Amino acid sequence: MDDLSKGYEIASLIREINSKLNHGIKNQLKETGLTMPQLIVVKVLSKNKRLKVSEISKKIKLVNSTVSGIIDRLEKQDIVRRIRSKEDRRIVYIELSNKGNDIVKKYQHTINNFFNNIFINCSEEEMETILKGLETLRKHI
Amino acid sequence: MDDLSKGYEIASLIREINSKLNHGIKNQLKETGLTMPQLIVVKVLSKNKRLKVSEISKKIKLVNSTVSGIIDRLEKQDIVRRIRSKEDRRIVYIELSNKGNDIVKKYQHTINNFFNNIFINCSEEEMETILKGLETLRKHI
DNA sequence: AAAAAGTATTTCGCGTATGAAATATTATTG
DNA sequence: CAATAATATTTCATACGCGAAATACTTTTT
Repeated sequence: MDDLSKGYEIASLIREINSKLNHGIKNQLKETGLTMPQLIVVKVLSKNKRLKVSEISKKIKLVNSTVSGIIDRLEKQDIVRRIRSKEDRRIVYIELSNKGNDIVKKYQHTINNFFNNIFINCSEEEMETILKGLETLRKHI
Repeated sequence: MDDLSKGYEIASLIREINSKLNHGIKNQLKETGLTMPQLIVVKVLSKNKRLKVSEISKKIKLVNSTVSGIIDRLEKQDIVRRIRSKEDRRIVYIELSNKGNDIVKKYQHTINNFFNNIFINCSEEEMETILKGLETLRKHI
């Protein structure tokens, strides 16, 4: 690892792990035909029926403009719908389309267990260590 | 955090931390005028004088095409130079320009301690825990 | 030495990701 | 109630990040 510092090592690892998370854990993602962020949005929609763009942003910790783009691509695939609120026409609700619901049903197991599968070989103790470490990390950033 | 799983929590934290890392620890990055990946490339160049694109890719764990893009943007700012090897004209060497060297000199401290500064409040023990956790994580992905 | 195989880099298409500006609408306030 | 402020979302410009295809060479085979 050259002569580089621990700080650098940590940052590198985060980058590397994140990249692997986004660019798919091999086949699992491919079978759903969704990317990771798309799957995450579908996942939260499957539990909430109907959400504002800003609610999705908050839940998945991305800014509105990013989420708007993800919704664009999901809408293009006919997986979600945009619905203008009638009470306040500034608000846009997002909900799963029929096709979206079918996907959720078909890949229910994959979607629900996706992240757990990644860590299936981790012991409970390892998970706790990782989590604690990451939370410490977040606090310092 | 809703009713979500530990796996999901870990993945979310990684995404969140990575995003904060890339999008800059506020002012530190801004003063250099570089983005995080650009700073990382400048950093390795400052220690190696002259590197092939593929060597940079390996060192910073990004694929060639990504590095090529980063080099494009550094070159546009006149911070690095591309130099075709005379022995083997397929090879492109990258080196810092005068301006690049000036930046390294001027922000030496920032560049060298950038990552350590992030974790300045972490104890040695915390650092080890984080590192061990991340390495475990990487193995499972 | 011409064809084929291999190597190094760039280009391309796609999908994030952000912040700032633009748009559209609703609420406030002078 | 008209000007202004506030809110919700989208659009825009910029920069990653990847894999696949293209390009440009070099080495190996035949």
